[in-house]
Amino acid sequence: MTKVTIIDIARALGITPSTVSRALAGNPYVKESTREAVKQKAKELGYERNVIASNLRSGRTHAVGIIVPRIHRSFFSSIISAAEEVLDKAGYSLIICQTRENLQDEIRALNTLSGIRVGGIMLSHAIGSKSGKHIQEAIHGGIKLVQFDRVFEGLPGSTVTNDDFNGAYSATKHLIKRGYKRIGAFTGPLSTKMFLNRYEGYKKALEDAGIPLDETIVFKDSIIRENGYLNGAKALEKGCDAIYSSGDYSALGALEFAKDQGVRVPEDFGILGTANEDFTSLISPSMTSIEQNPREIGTKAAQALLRLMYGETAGEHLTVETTLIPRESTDRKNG
Amino acid sequence: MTKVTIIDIARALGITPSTVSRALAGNPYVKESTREAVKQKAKELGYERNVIASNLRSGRTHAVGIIVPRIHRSFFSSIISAAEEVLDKAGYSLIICQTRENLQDEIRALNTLSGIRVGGIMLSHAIGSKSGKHIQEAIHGGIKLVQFDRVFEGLPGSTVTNDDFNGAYSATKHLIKRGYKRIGAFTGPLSTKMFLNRYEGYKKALEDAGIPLDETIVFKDSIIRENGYLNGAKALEKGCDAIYSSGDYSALGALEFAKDQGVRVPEDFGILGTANEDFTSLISPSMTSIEQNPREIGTKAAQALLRLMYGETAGEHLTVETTLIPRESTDRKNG
DNA sequence: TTGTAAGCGTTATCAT
DNA sequence: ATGATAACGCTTACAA
Repeated sequence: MTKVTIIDIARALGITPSTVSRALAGNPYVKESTREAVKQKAKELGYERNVIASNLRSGRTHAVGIIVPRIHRSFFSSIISAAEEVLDKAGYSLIICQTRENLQDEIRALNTLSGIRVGGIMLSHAIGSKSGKHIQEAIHGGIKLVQFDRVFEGLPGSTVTNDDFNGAYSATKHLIKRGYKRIGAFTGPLSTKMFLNRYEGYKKALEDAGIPLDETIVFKDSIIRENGYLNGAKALEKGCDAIYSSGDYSALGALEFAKDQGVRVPEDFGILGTANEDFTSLISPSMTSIEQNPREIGTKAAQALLRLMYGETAGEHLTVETTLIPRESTDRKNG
Repeated sequence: MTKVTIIDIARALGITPSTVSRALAGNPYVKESTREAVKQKAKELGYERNVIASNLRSGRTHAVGIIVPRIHRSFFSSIISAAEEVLDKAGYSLIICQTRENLQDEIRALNTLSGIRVGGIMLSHAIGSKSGKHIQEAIHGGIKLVQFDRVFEGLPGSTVTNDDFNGAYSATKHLIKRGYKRIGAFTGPLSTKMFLNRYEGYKKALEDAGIPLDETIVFKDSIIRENGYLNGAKALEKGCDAIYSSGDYSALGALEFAKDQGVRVPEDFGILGTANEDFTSLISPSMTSIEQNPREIGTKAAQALLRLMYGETAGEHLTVETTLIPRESTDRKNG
């Protein structure tokens, strides 16, 4: 408990607390000499503004919250990291909460943040939560909302998402250009909008290249490593010479199956993943992947939130482009 | 701004705000029927306690801070994740700050948190900061401190660190058991206490096995991938048949050199890293590594901080054991 | 340009 | 078991 208050400074200088408050807050109606004296004395006494009292009085708070499924997933931690940098510069501190993909924890986090009276919340919802009703309920009271990555429609505020359609489109086009003829897909569950958008991009790329869609080589299970291994087997059996995968881990599974079977990658089988996880550049052959640019998502989300809080917008829908990172797993000459 | 206050509840019930406050705070001197009525009415009106006002009056705050070099490094994000779970259960929210390995940012983070009047701070300092003086200065005023991973001596509060000596000792012993005879080391710069402790563990294991230390195969550069590649070359040239590395990326560099030269791993050259990064299990051959158990570090740090804040201790020094994860890169029979 | 004074919503300390 | 009242430290009309 630093005991120094503006009253102490005022007393030491023979002026009133209001003047001290104004001087410190940068109010222009303060004589320069007074401001100097106040700042000088504040430093001398080791004064630190009591943010709590300040917040209570002004009704504003300089904290915002971010809610993510899991902090330690690199996609989310990169988003947090970038958002923190933006907010820090704007004088806001960032409170993080994780839901562990759990609706109850998500509701609890929303209530906690709303209780702290944060100015805004950035949220990527848990897979377990099916509609945005609980969010709607929790963010009454002027708290601004920015949804990113996984978003519900029909909620107030702004959204920031990847351009998933184009990402999948250019990925599939990349495979076609490299000469692959029969390209299967690991799409992930299409009940999630994001996965659906990617699937649409995949289909459009095939269509534009005059390749008919074959639903028997589209695998819609969860994009985990094990499913990649199993579906990689099925895809090869069905004559695929390449896979577009909506995740890196499922792509890895397919790669492992190919290696186990002595199928040559990229010569006989091309593999392309999504997320550009660290390991994609470290394994052999290294894996072509779609970079989602999470830092840009974090930056844009934070900036969008500041704009909402400053009243500069009522809501905007931003997208972040993806970037194709070509590596060895699709590196064969047109043919 | 939820406009409902305890005054509204009091008025609606014909009692005073003090009673409402007590009822809600769980004060035992409140008739059960009154408490019920208050809770009922609070829910009915959609009351939410104003944490800011509560903090101001009580002088306590239910937030703590954590300062790390980089949020998106999986070691740190796992620590944060685990700490958040502990604190959340105890009713505290966690404010994160990152220093980007930068002393100025570290000082700024300390000031921000101290300004918010957090109850405590968990800190792993930036490499750029050489002494703990700036920390000492910033955390006056009863703010509790827990240092983890990278710690300064001579500061108040508690510390949580890995048992680096034993980790390196058992790693080196593992290599010896597997029959490797001439084991080089990538130690990292010994000015950092952590690296020094590991080096000591390495030396002790050699000593216990009767193997003389050969300083010409101890490489003390920064443990990055490039140095691993270069020093891997030197180590092989000097007749090493194994490497103990204080980092996974430098170990990876050595592995890449070996593969490039057609040196067989693990048959002719054993490689062991530290940190158990994700990629170690995904590359081929998979890499033996020392798991540092970051989630346990985070859990212990948060618990230690709570104990400090509750006044249950004045400071403690906790260690977290490391775990050897044997994989293919050292998997040869005693020979 | 500075002072005065009234709170922000809660909780602690009396008293009843 | 409850009420009355002051106070936490700051900001902000309004007055001077």
